[in-house]
Amino acid sequence: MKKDTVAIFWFRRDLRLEDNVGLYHALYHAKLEGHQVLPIFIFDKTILDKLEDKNDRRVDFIHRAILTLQNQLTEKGKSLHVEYGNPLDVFSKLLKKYVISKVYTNHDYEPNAIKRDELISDLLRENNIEFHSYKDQVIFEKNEVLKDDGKPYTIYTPYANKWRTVWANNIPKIHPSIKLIDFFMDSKPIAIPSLNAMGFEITDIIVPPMDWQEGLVKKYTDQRNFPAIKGTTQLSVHLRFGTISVRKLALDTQALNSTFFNELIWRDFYHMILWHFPQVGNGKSFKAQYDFIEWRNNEKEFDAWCQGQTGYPIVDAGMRELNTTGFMHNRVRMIVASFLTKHLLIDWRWGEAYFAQKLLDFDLAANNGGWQWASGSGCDAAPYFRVFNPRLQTEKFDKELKYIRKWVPEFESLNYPKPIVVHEEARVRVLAAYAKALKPS
DNA sequence: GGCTTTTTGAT
DNA sequence: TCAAAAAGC
Repeated sequence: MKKDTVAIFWFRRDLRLEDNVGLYHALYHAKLEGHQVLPIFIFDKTILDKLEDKNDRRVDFIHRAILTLQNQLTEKGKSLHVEYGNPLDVFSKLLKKYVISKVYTNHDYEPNAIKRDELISDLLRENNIEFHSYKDQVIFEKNEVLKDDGKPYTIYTPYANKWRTVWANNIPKIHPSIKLIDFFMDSKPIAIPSLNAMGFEITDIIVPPMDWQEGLVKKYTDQRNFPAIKGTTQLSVHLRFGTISVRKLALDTQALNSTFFNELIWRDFYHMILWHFPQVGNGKSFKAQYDFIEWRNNEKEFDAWCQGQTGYPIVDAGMRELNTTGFMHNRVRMIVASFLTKHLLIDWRWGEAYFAQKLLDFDLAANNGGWQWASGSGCDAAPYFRVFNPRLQTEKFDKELKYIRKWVPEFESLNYPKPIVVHEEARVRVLAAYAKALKPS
């Protein structure tokens, strides 16, 4: 039987048809070259096998996003080809089934993803197939925003200033990939493996809406710090999996609120940092000196933190929100991170790993950046002597105790644990430990 | 963004 | 004189 000639578009963290750069190029070239695009998604066994909790909300989210894509495609007589396995094996199999003209995808900046893409690229090169990858998940990447001396920025504010200059001269365009939907391969619907078939369970996720409210963005500066109110957009998970386009979001919100726009720049900043300094994603402090800190790493205290049983209501509320929903308000993320590293003197990597396991919107670059910021070890980090005071944070950001009452209803009763540490003592202890590690040697 | 000290400026 | 804002660690 004669094999079909196809170009492949490989979906990864860009699970949408609209304004998808790599997809646009795949379809556009298919149109020019007179063949069709086979869209694929791979449930990567090498990643999934490492997830211990079979109620993983991310896998469920991805599965739902894949089903949505499939519905959009089948309405047009097309279909997404979904595989469950090791990407290298999947491509070997596709090479047998099709004559592949080219493979298109979008960049993924995480160290493991870079290694994976190199393996795939090698396999394709052996078969004389071009592998094209595009910038899609960030606005400016890699070397697009550099200091005048050609080096990457490591401090946010000057980076953001330069970023805005680059933006002003390069306002991004929207790629109308969805308009080229005809150039997908014609296909009857192809079955998608069920979650159960891959060893996972359907979870209780509540997927936040993808359409943001203009009023919410306009009030973002004043409302974003109060965890009891819906003052943030909750778009992080959609940016993480690419179910919305960050370019479109930036273009649509740039005139509405500069604080919100800055958060998108922070996102580019941390992705840029991970690209230039991949060791931060590999367990290294950005500031090497911080790896001399003698952490206490008390496992019982770590467990109390994880379970939301520290006796500090704002900390416990945050951890319980995380455990219950897979989400935590960003103000509270900073508070619990400061508490773990400073009050309990537990290695920030433990907290980073716990967030990685629990957060629906988990993103390696942003999560690592946030944890290193809180612990003080990161680029443009909080100064190490800044120890968030949970009481003052509560007074400022949850004065009426609404957020605390929601997640820790028993906090005023006798059943609520006594504080795991005394704030003042913990503060003195951590300042001494940091000073010892950071003293000039 | 914390905490302490210093400066400012309104009475 | 005192409290709020700013500065510096």
